Amino acid sequence: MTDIPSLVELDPTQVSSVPKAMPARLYGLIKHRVLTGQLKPGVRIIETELSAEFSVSRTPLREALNRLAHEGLLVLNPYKGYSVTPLSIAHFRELCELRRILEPEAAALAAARATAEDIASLRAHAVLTYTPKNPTSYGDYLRANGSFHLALVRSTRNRMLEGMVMSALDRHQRPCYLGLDVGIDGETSTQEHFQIIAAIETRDVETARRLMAAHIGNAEERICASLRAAGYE
Amino acid sequence: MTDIPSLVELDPTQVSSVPKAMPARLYGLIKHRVLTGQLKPGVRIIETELSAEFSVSRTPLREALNRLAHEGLLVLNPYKGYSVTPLSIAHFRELCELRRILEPEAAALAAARATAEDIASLRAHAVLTYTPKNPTSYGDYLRANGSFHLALVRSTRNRMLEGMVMSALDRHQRPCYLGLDVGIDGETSTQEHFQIIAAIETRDVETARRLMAAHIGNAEERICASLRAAGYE
DNA sequence: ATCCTGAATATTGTATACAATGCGAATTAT
DNA sequence: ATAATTCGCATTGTATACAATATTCAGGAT
Repeated sequence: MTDIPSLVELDPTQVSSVPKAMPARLYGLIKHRVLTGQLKPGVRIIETELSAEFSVSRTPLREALNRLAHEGLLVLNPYKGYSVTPLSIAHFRELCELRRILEPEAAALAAARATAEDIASLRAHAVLTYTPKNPTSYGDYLRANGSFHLALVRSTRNRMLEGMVMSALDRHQRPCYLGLDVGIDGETSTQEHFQIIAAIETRDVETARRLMAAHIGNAEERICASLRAAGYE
Repeated sequence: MTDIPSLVELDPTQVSSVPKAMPARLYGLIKHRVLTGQLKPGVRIIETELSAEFSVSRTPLREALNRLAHEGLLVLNPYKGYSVTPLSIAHFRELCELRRILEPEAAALAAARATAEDIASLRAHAVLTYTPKNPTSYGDYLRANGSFHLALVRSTRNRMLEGMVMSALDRHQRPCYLGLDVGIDGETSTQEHFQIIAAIETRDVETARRLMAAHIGNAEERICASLRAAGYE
């Protein structure tokens, strides 16, 4: 698809790779707010407010909102405007089912195709550190996790698959920010990442597929539990 | 994702379900032209031409173009405008790989979840007729085929998966129109469809998955051959 | 003749103005 | 007092005007 900023590149405090095209920049800024929960599910978007805040006209802003809607982060009601897509456990499970379709197969393809550079990149992004008391640490954790999964799908050399996984990862991130009490366990996830890398390195297609499915399933259950605890249904 | 017209609903000559929102209508009209090859790969889109032809301003038109670009049917170069996404056999194979990831799993889920109504709907869309001399027959064939695959993914009850398969099916359709000499065999495809339905009906998850993968693979080889014959690489 | 240069033109990107629709508050009738 | 209705305002949808950038073609230098 059209190259879209995702995950790592999304923190607006990080100056890295700010798109020069205005709609793309606005897209990234607003996407960040939606994913981090700064713009909460169900909230209506007033175009003039945002356009004033960013000092642009509604024209490029609407282009950005349009893309976000197409990606499923916003919904558009005719003559009522955009609002942040509501979040439910059912929708989250749907999303996880999608990831369990895409990413295990991506892992299998990676096991067949990954180069030495790819595997090095995977290692570089596999470690997840999380220090409970630090508030920024949680965001770092999520971004690092996204980077690993993104590096993995990149090594499949299928850009369309890459785009779909990216989109799914982004939407997966939002519940993590909202259901704050997720029992994060960096140790376990890191271990699972390295097991997947090992399978890819030994070209063990079947094991890579199986491990990735389990990895996603584990996260799903943890996150759903914390969403329930946070009152979502 | 946001509900998007696809395949069956796309023929502008059929009055059925014309969206009242202008951008959505334009989206459908232009998409139809791209998919049918009326707008050929690589050609540049001049906004004023289209806006004049449809008697609308550039504003809603650009919104439609924006969506098409996000979906991968158009590409946008800054200050150079939109153009129809080029087509290559490599890209088509990438797309087929994506379908072979999504749809066999969709068939497996359908085997687990399809209701009696779902299966009836599958049967209603399974038959593909093709009378070689009739030019409109080919479009009908393609739409009918899309309807079957769409009905199948709908019975998974996963809207996100449905959206992705829909997008993949649409893009799959374009090469079919361009590489015209595709050795269409309605008989064989129809038979394969009914075999898949049988597997779903008997809840044979594994067979449904396998048959769908083979079904997509068969189409891939036929179409790639005819693309090569048409000079694409 | 060819290649470079540059002005004129065409096209996209953005801002603003206007039209259409939805929402709410005030007002009136019961 | 309450409910319904209408008027006014807020917001989105569309059209147009303007700015920024690219493309093209003419003209001249080598």
